[in-house]
Amino acid sequence: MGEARRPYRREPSERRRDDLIAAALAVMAEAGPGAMTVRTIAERAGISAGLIRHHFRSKEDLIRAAFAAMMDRMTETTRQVAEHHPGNPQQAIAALVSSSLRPPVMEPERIGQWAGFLNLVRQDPVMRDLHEAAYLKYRDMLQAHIQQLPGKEDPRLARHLAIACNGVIDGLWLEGGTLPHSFAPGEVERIGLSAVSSLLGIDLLAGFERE
Amino acid sequence: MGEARRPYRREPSERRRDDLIAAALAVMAEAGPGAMTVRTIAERAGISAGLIRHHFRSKEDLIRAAFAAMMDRMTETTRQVAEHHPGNPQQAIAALVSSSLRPPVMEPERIGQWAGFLNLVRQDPVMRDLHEAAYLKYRDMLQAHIQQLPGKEDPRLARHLAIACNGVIDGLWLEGGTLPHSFAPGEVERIGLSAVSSLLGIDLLAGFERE
DNA sequence: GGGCTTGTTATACGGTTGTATAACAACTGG
DNA sequence: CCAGTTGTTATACAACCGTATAACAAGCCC
Repeated sequence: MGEARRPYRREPSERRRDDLIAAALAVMAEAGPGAMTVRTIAERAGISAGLIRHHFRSKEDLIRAAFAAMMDRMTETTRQVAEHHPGNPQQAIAALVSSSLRPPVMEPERIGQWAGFLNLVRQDPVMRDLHEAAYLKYRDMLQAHIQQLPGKEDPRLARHLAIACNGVIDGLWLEGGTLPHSFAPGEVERIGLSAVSSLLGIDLLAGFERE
Repeated sequence: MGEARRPYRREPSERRRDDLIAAALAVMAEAGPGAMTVRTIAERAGISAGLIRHHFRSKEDLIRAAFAAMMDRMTETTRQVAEHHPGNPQQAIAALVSSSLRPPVMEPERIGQWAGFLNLVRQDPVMRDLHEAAYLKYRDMLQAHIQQLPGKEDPRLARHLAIACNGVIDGLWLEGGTLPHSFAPGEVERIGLSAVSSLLGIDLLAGFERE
């Protein structure tokens, strides 16, 4: 009985790295940081466990790359959403709030993924820098849109408002994603639009039903 | 060379349980969920590792008890803060916002502690129920105070406002605690008071400097 | 003060972890 | 079609995990 070795295909390193990053993010989202072992991630990526350390210097290295990819994707998505409304800061902000408080952004798996990395951020300086840079980038985009609103040109005022808006978006995202069945469908999104409207003194709910 | 066994004192079970819960919370806050091993927690509590399973049925049981203790403490603290302003909903809300956005509530260790448990909440139904109950209790307290404000008596309106206020408080707590050096001292607290003022149409910053 | 209860320490055990290494085979270039 | 490179699998290893168990001793009761 010859014990057959598993057949395989050779792939370029970049492809394997991408697959491993995707697998790591999926495992984090579905099963949390406790399941982030090299064997589980490798199985998810469809390769053997030892291969991870052929494409990444260590497990920690893979996790950092996965975290960076997640943060990149989030800010890029946000940028694209707001980009659809050039020269219209009000609609850009409304689109940004709505996309943040709807699936697939506001979902239990996303919260789990984000929370799972948050622990590691606290103890790894590299990840802390990645996290801070992504947060500030997001907030700066928000502030830039707010500054385009009439009467909100003062950067200090716009900064405060951006922090507050970012806070309410994050907080609602967290509540809605953690306790999905405590809210009616679309309720969190409506509350978010209403709250940001109050903060900025505008009306983001005007064309809401039509979207 | 007789290998001396470590001397010890016998303690009532309740005392040992409390010590172990305190040790577990400290380890979670300082080193994250990755450090939550029976050996680390026991060492932190000053006892041998095996003793944990003499006072708790399993490690999971201890973690659940620690989580419940943390949530209880948080809601109890909040309740006491607001209680100092009976019949004055505006000041009660202001005190609640301020205490949430200041040390020792808004601190990196608290965020880490909370985020560490959040992962476990997603996969343990018992912890999920504890979490949901605590969240709703907190939000109901907030809603009760809001409903006492003039013009905010409608429960549906007050509910929406409570969700939004809770969101902005949570979001700012998260931002301020995660990136403490991105904000000036007291800045997050001021922004929080200002934001909740906008949401509720009142002025919580009136007597701020005097406090 | 001498047994007795039981809280406590210490050790053992199977399983899992990240990492290191050796054997193998898929593709490349000629 | 064959040698060489190297991506890949498989296995080994020390450390650590949660749990189980045995030996011990601190404090209580009579």
